[in-house]
Amino acid sequence: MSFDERKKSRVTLLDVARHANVSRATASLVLRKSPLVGSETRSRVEQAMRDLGYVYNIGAARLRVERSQIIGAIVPNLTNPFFAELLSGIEEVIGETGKVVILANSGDKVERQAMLLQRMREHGVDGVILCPAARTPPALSEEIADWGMPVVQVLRHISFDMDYVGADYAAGMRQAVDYLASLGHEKIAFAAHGPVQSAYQERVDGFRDAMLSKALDPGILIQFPTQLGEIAGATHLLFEQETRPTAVICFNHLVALGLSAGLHDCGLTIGRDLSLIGFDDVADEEAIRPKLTSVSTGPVTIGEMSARLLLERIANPDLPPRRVVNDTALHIRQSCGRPA
Amino acid sequence: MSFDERKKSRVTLLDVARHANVSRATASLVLRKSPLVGSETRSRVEQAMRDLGYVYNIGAARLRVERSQIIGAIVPNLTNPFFAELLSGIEEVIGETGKVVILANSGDKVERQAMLLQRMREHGVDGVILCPAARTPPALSEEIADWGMPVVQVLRHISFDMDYVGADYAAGMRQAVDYLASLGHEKIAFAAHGPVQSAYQERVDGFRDAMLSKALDPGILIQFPTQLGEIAGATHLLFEQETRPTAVICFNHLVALGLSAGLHDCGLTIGRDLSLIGFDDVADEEAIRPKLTSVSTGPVTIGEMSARLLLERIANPDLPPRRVVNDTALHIRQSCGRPA
DNA sequence: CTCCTTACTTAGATCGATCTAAAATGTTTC
DNA sequence: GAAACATTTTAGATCGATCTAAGTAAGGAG
Repeated sequence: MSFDERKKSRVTLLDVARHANVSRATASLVLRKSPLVGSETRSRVEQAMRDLGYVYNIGAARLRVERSQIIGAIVPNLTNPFFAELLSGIEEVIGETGKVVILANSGDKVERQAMLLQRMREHGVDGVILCPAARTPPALSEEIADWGMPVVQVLRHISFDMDYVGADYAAGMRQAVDYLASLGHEKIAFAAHGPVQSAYQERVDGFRDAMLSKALDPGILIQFPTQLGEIAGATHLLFEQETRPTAVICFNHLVALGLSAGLHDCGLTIGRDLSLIGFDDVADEEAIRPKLTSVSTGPVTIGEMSARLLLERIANPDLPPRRVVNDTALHIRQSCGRPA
Repeated sequence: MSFDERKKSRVTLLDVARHANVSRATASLVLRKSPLVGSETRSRVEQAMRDLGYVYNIGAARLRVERSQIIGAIVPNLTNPFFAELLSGIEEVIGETGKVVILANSGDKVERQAMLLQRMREHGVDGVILCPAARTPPALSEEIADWGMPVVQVLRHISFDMDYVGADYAAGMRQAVDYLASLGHEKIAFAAHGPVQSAYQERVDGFRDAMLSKALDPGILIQFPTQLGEIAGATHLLFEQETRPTAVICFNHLVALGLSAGLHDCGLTIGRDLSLIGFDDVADEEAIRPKLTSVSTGPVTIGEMSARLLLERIANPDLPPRRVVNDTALHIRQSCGRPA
């Protein structure tokens, strides 16, 4: 029994079966907790597994069964804490089901994203949670449909033929604009940044619509640099507009962090000289002073919801495509006041 | 040829071979870019792959070859941007080699970490980059050695029988203490946080040694709450010590962010009323004002180095264990001044 | 014309699990 | 005691690649 075993190669189910004096098939049934095996046999096999230090080989199993227990997640930028929180939600929910998450960073590059999707197909992932890179052609959704690969779009969308989970950015903008308007602001700027994609567009459109519905001019739209480190230095852009804004709504938490620092550098007091509203409400915004009034989109929750949606999609591929939009909430803190 | 194919099942290498009028073996050689196949045959097979939309099945291949092309990464806390940057470095290097990263969050729990390691073994990962959870028993390293699984410890270590990549925390502490001492500070506090683990210990010890070598009292060691949101509110702890510090060195960027906010809330001016030094120099520290003087440990670089070390270890399992320690650098900005 | 290279090509075993269909065993019924 | 039935167990095919060892064809040397 213990002669030629444990040479150095992996312990296989056949080894376990032999050690327990049953067939490979029976050992396999024990593994899968089938009610078919007798309790005496079951415990004998389980003991054998423990004795030999057996490790289940998912890869081998997957060859027969059409389930790899692997989920892919593709995000445009890993170092952005917003996506880190998103991933944390995804990993949490996927991990609970015993599956595993393959992580990949597209760097917001369409070709790189294509390569990553290909790589994930080769690994036989059961599905992918994708935050599509900017400028992803909508045709990608048809390609993915052809592949028969379950995919949930998260935060951004390229087509509503695929599931989508995001936040109600337009509603968030309305909350921000309404609040500033209620304080008496009329000259409100939108501080944008990053490449154009659906979430960008929805925020910009949401801002414009909200402004128009208050009969305000939505014309002050300023593009800030992509890198956090450069945003503060570009703060002066705010004061080079035709009409000087009394309040600023930020595209996301990076812009909020950057402008908060930049305004301080200009010797301005946030909330008195200029009102500032953040977006996304990521944890590290908590460290800004004065405390930042901010629209929260709940990245962790969105991650969790996208994971759940993907699991449902995998279980039931014929469901019609769904669209889940998380509510936003305005957290009023200290960065806004009446216009000077 | 195109009769019974594409039923709905996956296109296999055998399909490709038939379509190109060669054997499965030849098709496999083409796949692996073997120089053995004639160029005419090669292009015929490649054309067939394109025609049929063939997707390589790594899972099947791995059954024969002992390589899954999957690397595991286990970190204690995904939402901490420090670990997000680390992961970004890991993913970058691993991704370049065509491999893929499985991500997992131990939540700093030893049992959860054990479960994740087990899951990764079942997935047949080629190796794991592990930031060990606090209180991980050193015996884990023997267990891992028994498994024959290549593992690199990152940031924290439980045993030097396994490879380790980290930063020279003690040197970083020395840089911080020396700098503050050169400004005339004598009452320097260390603001700690989080559970005790090797990196914690090295920082605390480094602080103590650096203080002693300057003939200063290293006794002011304060433990702050784990959650970023609660640190600011605990700032008062700084002023409840027997001797009131004139400068504070932070355990990591979270403490720095929290105290920076908390000191502001107390009406104190950083750099004038109290000097503050951060640790880790994560990107979001850039948004703090006054700009934070900080010791950088370079998480992205550490991630990259750990990935490279793991790849080398996989290629050559018999190498003696190595220890790679990244240099730290003190970035002098605006958060320190002479003691009041 | 045979033998030896060189350059390709391939049949069939193999990796470690699952699944199907059938066999073995034990129990009850008539 | 045979038939019918329920309960366990199993042999052998299978998933999709790789690998070994052997085969074929063409060209060159003798």
